[in-house]
Amino acid sequence: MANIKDIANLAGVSKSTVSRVVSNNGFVKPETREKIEALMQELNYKPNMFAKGMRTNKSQSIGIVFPDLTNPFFAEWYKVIDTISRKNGYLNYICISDPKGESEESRIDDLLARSIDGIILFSYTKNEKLWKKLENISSVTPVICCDSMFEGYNLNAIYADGKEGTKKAAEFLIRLGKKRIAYIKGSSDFEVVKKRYEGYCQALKINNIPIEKELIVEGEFTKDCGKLAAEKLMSLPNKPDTIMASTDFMAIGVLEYLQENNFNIPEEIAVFGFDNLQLSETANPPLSTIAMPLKDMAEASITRLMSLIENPKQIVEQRVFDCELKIRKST
Amino acid sequence: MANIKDIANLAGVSKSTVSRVVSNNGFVKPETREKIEALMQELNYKPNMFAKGMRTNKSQSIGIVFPDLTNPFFAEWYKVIDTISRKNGYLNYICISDPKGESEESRIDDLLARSIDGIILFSYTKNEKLWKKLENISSVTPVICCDSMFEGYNLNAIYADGKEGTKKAAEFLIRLGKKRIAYIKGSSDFEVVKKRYEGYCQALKINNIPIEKELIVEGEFTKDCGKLAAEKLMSLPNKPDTIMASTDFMAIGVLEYLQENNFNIPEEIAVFGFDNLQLSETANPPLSTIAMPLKDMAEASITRLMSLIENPKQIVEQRVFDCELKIRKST
DNA sequence: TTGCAATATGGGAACGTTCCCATGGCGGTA
DNA sequence: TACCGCCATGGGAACGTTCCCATATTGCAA
Repeated sequence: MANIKDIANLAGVSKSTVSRVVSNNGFVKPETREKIEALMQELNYKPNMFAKGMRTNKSQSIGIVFPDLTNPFFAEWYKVIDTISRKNGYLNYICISDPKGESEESRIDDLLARSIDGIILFSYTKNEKLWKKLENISSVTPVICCDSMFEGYNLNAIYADGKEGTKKAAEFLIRLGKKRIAYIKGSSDFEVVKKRYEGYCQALKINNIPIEKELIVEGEFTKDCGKLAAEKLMSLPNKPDTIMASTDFMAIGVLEYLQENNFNIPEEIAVFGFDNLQLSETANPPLSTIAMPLKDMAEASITRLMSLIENPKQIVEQRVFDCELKIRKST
Repeated sequence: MANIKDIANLAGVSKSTVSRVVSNNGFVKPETREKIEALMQELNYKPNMFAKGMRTNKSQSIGIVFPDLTNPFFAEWYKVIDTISRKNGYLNYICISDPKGESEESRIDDLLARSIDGIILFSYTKNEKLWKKLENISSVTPVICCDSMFEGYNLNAIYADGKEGTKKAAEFLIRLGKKRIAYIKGSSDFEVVKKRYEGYCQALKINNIPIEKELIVEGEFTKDCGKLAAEKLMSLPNKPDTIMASTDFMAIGVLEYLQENNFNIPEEIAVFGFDNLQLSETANPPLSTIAMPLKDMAEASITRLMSLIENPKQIVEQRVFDCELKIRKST
């Protein structure tokens, strides 16, 4: 592999001059530059990242921590990151964090040990220790926290307004004439889904509909839990006419239960999800759901990170995006 | 950030001795080692990857090229890679290659410019130029080609026997009593799916069923194409009683068309996919499909790569895995 | 002509490791 | 006592960049 010195010798100049051409900074006579560029081409010169990093302390790499790439939501998000970061000459390390919170911290340590230039993190469970640590890290390596709010912490964050989205959905259902709207909450460890539930409550309150305890079920973010919850709700003496779930996965479980037990969707019982997974579109019947502006958010996350890498002295910013209702056959 | 020199000064030894402790090679008196390790702990010493890489030319990173992470197949595969590579102290760069073949090459160049220690590649279209290049790369950086056979090339590959799998599925259908089995081929640029089609042909031939041209449709790997193909097949004067598709995505399109037009599945028309996507399980009705041993293959890919990084002088190996039928409600 | 700014180039230290080589102490054996 | 081998440590070059500083050359105005 050719290095700067080789090029310099062949071009009859010093390595300083070649370096000036490579990093495109400082004065070089046009003819000299051309000669050097031709040689670099010919020898297929690629700057050595180790040496470069050693001097500049920059790796041209960023690190991303996802809880679960299997969920197309994250995969879609990454697709956007990949194209943009590539355009800027970056390559991305991807780490999968275990759902249990501790691993997130160690994955971040792994990344920092590589001197990555920035971090994009998806973390959903409340973890004050981690957040504090992130604040410290931020002062030397920019961090963007995605799809989760970090209230009270000095962290750059990007997330969707799930409260408002859920509220909109509930009001849509109320206007449709639905009277008994049930809600399947996720575990309250997850800040984002807690907010979604708040939106539900707010919509009912505004419309003078009492919040009935028996219509609120809590569970895990799985299809099976959705199924279980639906079973519970549909065996009530006074059945709901709508089931809202805090995620599409849960809602799909609900649909499955209802289909298996021959309920009439949406006349007898309507279903509403949250996430707009690809799965929701192919569900039976296609699921009405709440969509975040995934691409915009993803773009914002990586653009912001690039900008912070360029110019680290910027004030912390929390960007909130609006959700949109996707009305399909389940309502 | 503390470095070896700092530790050395504090411990009252030379940096050589500290280096011996860090890289755990060479003689160090137990007491000295302990003192140094304590200091490393205390100062939170992390070796500088740039400097290390500069000397050793190893980055402790591997590069992975996927065509599309949105497909849970790849995401699942990556999950396995991530856990195993992490256990071995590696971190993974992930690149998404555009479906059009040229970008794969440039993504590999991107990776090589970072001096990654190994590559795992998913590449489906025939590209002799790329394959030749991969052969060359292999002699210095190990490469594992996944989910695709590279016949006639000296490349480490790991893939499933889709021909045999499809043959098994077709024979299963024949034994069920199906007489007119249609097949939706993918573009023949894709070697793997070409093989699947061959399996279909073989099964029919063995059972003395003529291969009818009107029952073979070709198209893209999308849901919409599956829909279109189904429409075409079901408007034949002499309808098929089964539709096999070369991928689950296509088969799901088929299901959708059939549902929308009130065909009776599977009595009137059965459907068979390939891939065992999560989607296939939640489809309506749940899709019978052919599953590769995804986890085993993924594990094999990363384990082999690690082994080649350790010891590059191993003969090239092509590992073939058997498929398994997943019989669900669509047949 | 002189002087000064702008342009163009070279020399060499520094970044933090690894690894080869040198040196010294110690114990055992001849 | 002399020699050798083993353990323990230190010194310093090397890896390929960047970047500061020094020097050389040019162009132009005074």
